[in-house]
Amino acid sequence: MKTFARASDRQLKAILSEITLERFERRTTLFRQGDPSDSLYVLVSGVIKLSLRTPEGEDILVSLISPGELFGITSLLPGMQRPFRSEAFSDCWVGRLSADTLVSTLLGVPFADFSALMDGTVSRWFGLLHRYAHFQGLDLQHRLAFALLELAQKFGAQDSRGTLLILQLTHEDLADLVGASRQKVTEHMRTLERKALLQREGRRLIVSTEGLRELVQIED
Amino acid sequence: MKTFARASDRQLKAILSEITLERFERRTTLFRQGDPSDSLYVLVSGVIKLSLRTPEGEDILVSLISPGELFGITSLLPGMQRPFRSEAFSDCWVGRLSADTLVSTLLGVPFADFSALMDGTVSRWFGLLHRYAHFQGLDLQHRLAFALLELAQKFGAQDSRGTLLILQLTHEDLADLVGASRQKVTEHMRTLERKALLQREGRRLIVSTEGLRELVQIED
DNA sequence: GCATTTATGTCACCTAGGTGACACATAGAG
DNA sequence: CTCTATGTGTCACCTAGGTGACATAAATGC
Repeated sequence: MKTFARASDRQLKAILSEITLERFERRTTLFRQGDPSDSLYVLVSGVIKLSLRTPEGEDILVSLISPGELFGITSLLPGMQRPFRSEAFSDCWVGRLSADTLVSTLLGVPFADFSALMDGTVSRWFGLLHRYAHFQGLDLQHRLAFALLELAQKFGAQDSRGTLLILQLTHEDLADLVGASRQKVTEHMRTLERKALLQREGRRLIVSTEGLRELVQIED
Repeated sequence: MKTFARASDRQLKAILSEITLERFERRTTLFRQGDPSDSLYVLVSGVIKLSLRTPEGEDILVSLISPGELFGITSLLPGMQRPFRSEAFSDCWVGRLSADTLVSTLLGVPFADFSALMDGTVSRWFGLLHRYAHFQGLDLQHRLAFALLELAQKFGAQDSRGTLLILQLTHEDLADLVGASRQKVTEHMRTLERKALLQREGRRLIVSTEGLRELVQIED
């Protein structure tokens, strides 16, 4: 396990002493989406399944974990909730420890410092991963709505008529972003306009975040 | 910028002195897919686009970066190549620094130690992100092939007839993994069988990694 | 061993969305 | 101010893949 490749014997011993072993029968769940991300897990034997339940009731299998892997990694980020559900895909032995112990033992650095650094760098990737996973099995209309909300949050300026995107996006760009063809994006943008969730000022967009959020059912 | 929220004045000064400012005109590229990931970037002004070019020639827009964000984060992982292409979406000012400087200044820890820890934890998420991004605009056949290759790598055991998956996967599981319906997965699995890229022994799968890799054109 | 789940295989049908092909609008460049 | 690029709007058409509805086969419990 390369995580520990550079660890000294003393460090390893310290970490091992903090790990508590637990048994999970096939199909039992270790944690649910939305739980607080307090601890970090090491899979000792068996297979763990990470998945996501969409509001529509679809199941998305994000990843299968094999023995030796660390998982529940969001515990390394400050104040995160578990983005995925984790359940035993087969009977498992799992080690659990606090992210704090791991980091402070391995690096000798306060967890909060480490965590802050992670937050500014890696956490954005989680967002992306989450988005892509969510996109699975959403139709274009909803993917577009999500994308616009995301853009509004990142590049939006408040305006009397809604949130103004300070960004010259072509429909082609949007198409590349949501994985669709340019033509269909055009069509859906028009229907969003007709629904008054969106207006245009030249080539700038003004979106109604409330409206979009409603369209998407605040599922986020 | 929360990355630096906990940094002392002295640390900030040290980091700032190591940052080199660069100007990028709209549409110029900062780095390409496959380049070595040596440095880390901070966007000062403008917008940066991260994208992925599929072998089929499609463009996938992975993310748009707004001012204040750090990007080129793979430089925090050991020996990674850039997974995405980065180009200026508008005229930009960008700060560049070495990941090593940032980490050792902010945490006071050897970069290699930090990097090793990241490797065992966070790097897997990159893999997932990469997979999902790639999946955009692949048809089911190819998504399945990719998924099987991934599984073979993680859960495969060498066998005289190919790589044996030590995993009881139902078609439903595969469907959840590749974002498709159970029925279509069944159909495509049969055609893979017919193409001899796949055989079954009861409910266990034996895949031909060479065959699948060829189907997918070693694009990986 | 039989009965009940749970998985697989295969249909026929339907729809979201891809594709090509235009006409029109707009915006920079000269 | 005009010419050319690049973006937008809208068609008609086609196909991958979703859905429901079965039949069969394999596990699992009792």
